[in-house]
Amino acid sequence: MNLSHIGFSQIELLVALVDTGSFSQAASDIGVSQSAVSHGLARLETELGVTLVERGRRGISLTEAGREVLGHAREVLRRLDAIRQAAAAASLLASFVLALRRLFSRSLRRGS
Amino acid sequence: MNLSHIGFSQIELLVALVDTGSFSQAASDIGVSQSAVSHGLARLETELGVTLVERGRRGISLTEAGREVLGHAREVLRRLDAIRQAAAAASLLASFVLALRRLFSRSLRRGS
DNA sequence: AGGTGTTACGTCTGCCGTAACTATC
DNA sequence: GATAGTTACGGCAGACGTAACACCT
Repeated sequence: MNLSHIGFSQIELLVALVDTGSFSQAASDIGVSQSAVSHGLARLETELGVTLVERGRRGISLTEAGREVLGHAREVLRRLDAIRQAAAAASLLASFVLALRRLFSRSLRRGS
Repeated sequence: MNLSHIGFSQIELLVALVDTGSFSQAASDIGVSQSAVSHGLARLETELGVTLVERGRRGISLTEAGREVLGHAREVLRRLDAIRQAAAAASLLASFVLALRRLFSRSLRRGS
């Protein structure tokens, strides 16, 4: 109960919410129901103990806390992407090495 | 099935693993079983499609991919912390404002 | 009526602990 | 035998979808 059940999905959700300006748009952007967006944001706000998003008549707006959080949130997503890319690059490299090794040992078996 | 079931816990886990140098130490550091650490790292590696940690006789060591990922992982944790701190500060401020407002309206009711 | 977000409720996924197993010293 | 990691299995929390709700235009 103590530690963050904050998840990447909640961060993603917050960013999508701000970028699209509405719960339903954010929902279809991420590919979940708008109920999930509502749930997720509620969880995040409860977890942090602050309201992040002001639900207004014309769309939404960030609270002061929300504004502070958003920058960090974006950076988190960027880093997550960087991790995926680094991994993808490494995995690609690995398969090259493997392929080369196979070719090499085949020639060896044939006798140089 | 497509999107990241990468979680903050896995990131935290990877960092703890590198910092402590062993699965069991990382486990007690985070407060989970060493099985959970094994599970979590396995999930992360599967998800990314790369081996991150080389399990050796004397402790562990990072692969090249692992080294690249680690920096981003640390930054992610820093940002997560920053988010929590920003939220905590905002929440503290909010309760101050509330307390002041209560005091103020009490004096009003008393008449000036 | 048509759009918004919230909420109640049920389902189902997937995380993690226990414990048994393998391996290394 | 002890220490370190993996794996099979099962339970349980919690995330999310459906649907009914309230609100605003």
